[in-house]
Amino acid sequence: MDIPLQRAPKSRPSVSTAKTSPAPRESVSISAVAAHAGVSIATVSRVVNGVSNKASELTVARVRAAIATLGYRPTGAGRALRSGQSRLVAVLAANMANPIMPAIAAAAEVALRRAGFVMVLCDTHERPELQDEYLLEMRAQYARGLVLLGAVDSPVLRDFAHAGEPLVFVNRRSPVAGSRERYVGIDNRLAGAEVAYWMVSQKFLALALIHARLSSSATAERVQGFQDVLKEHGIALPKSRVQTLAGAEHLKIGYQGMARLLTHKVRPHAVFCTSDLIAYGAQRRAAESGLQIGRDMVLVGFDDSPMNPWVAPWLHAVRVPYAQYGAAIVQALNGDPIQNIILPHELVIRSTVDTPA
Amino acid sequence: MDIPLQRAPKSRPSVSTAKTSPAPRESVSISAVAAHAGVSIATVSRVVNGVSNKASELTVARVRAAIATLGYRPTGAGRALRSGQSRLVAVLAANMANPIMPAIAAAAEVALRRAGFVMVLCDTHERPELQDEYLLEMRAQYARGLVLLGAVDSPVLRDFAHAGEPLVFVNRRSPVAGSRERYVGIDNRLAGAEVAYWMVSQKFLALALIHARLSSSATAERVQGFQDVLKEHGIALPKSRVQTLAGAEHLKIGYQGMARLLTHKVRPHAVFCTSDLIAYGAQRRAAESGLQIGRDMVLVGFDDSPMNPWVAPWLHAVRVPYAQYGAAIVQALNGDPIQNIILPHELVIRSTVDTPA
DNA sequence: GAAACAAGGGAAAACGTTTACCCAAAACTG
DNA sequence: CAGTTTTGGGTAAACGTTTTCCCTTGTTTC
Repeated sequence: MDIPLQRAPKSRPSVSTAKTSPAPRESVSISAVAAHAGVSIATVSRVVNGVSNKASELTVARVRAAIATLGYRPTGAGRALRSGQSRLVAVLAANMANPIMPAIAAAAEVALRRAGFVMVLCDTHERPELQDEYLLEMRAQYARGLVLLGAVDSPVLRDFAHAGEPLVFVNRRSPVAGSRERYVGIDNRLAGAEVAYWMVSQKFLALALIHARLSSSATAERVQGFQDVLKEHGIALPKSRVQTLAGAEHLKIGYQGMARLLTHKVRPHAVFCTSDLIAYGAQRRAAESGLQIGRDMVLVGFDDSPMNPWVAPWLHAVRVPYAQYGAAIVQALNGDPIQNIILPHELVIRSTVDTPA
Repeated sequence: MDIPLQRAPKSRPSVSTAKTSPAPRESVSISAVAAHAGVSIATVSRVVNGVSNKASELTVARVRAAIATLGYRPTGAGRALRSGQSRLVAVLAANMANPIMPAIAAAAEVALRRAGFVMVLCDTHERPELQDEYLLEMRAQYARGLVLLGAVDSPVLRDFAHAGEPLVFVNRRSPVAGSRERYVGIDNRLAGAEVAYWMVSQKFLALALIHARLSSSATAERVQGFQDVLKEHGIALPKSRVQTLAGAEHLKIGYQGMARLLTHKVRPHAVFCTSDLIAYGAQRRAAESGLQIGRDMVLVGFDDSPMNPWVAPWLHAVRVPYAQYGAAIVQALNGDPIQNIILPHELVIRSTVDTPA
């Protein structure tokens, strides 16, 4: 077989080529390693996978040497096909335009990689059909886990939930009624309540709320907690001081919401925004009316993006520990199928004279 | 073979089980479809892949019906193994903390999906070892393309470049000397020059520059273009007005850079920052000294994040068309191995009456 | 009406793994 | 020392595709 093939089909990593070129390149398979080490492919596989009771020290050493020499790395496809599972973990983000999504994705990526997984990131744009498409595609890729960063209700999601696929819901609970799943997030209700408590304790004259779509459980719970506490304290929150905007992006919700709030006689003195982005938008509109946040009005956001101290030092916010989400997601994936991981949040009140690092 | 296996290995989607359970679930393979349609798996494969000259209308219809009924979708692993190529395209981002990375990633994801690919997102944290690890892993996954969003020099990258792996460099050119590769980006040199031209035309009294690491070709070219034009106009740019900070994140580079600029007698009136983040940091420091951007000083950033009008309306910036990057990346992947795609940028000057908060 | 050809479709190999099963030799047991 | 267990490791099947041959049936051509 020393006759050169007239047209090598794809790559010929056969051992015979090893002596011709010093750096073989051209993906090297397990059989090449086996030949190089003088053992069977089964042995190589066992060494690679650390099956300890089936190989002598010497053999292991020889195989390892061969692996290092040839630069072997097991092919994902072969493994996946055989074992019905890959190292891929799909992360389906609802909306990458919101900076918290990449923040969570980045944290997840690090943690997943540390746990030996590879993250696949998809953007569902909050659209059920796209979410379904991705769910199916990822199962076809033998994904080891499906992480939903803000799930929307969809047919395939229901199927998967009932079929016991390895779903992890992050930030937003499963929209599928009745099915309790893995969940990673904070106690949104409590956080909303804490914002209300703080506002009450500060004795602001008029309170207001600008929130995103209530179909997201996270938003709904924040709003609920906030309103419950106000009711509890006998503080009225009239409809005119609760603003939202269906189907818009958060920045616009905030901008429009503040615009409407400012049309009324009594200007609110403290506004709870259910996301930082909403707060940014609200601030913009307030500034356009000559109002200064921190002096004329207080804004409380949600998420507390790491960039807040730099671009929005005037913004108080509930800090969500997104950096910890990564580890939690891995834990949820590996752990019990029904498992809630509730991480601690923190209400960050910035002194208005406060300056960043 | 009607005897039930004592322990079904993983899943038995054999046709015989179809009559027992109405909804088979348990991933359905090509052979199930073939059985259901009464054809061979070869025919199913041909229908799925649109090999038109090998199937009659009738057969195609029957197969399609079977596919729809069973909810079949070809498994990635099988395909990859057989064809040596997967639908995966890896995107290796240097640093997800910079919001432009997720912005590009999001655009890439949409375009890749439209082209039939699946994006895998990795974060190299600007570390060569991590980049190498990902490169190797992704090749082991038969990735169809490797998109480097800010590459760093590394041994495996050199290997891949010389071996002709399908690399696409985005924003930052290949750090491997001598090897011309696929590149997607803007004309950074020209953009830097345009900033200089504008500043000259505005007759600002003193100019300054705060830049990131010059090891990034993007930054180096921006700086080069800027300085060349100033030199051309006989305008001095002393060392004290060129600031940087090795190994720091952009926000801090900006903050520190501005701090140093303000220690000198002559306060600069226009500062070019090679990224928006740097500008944010610079603004922060300026604000701490009571300076107001737009009134006391002009800042020009780079990237022009979509959030700028909301959180940094005081910032002029070179707008990079990140939304167009997705399509360009796909084009680069499918196109010629040596191909530069230079997209148009735009210097966005915001009217200064748009006062900041 | 035979020969050539086109169209439709099946059988089987191959891709790179993992693992159940088998087997030889060496190490223990009584 | 015969029998049993342990140790080390090889053989081959299976995973789900795609694709190369091959074969069967019409259909055309002289």
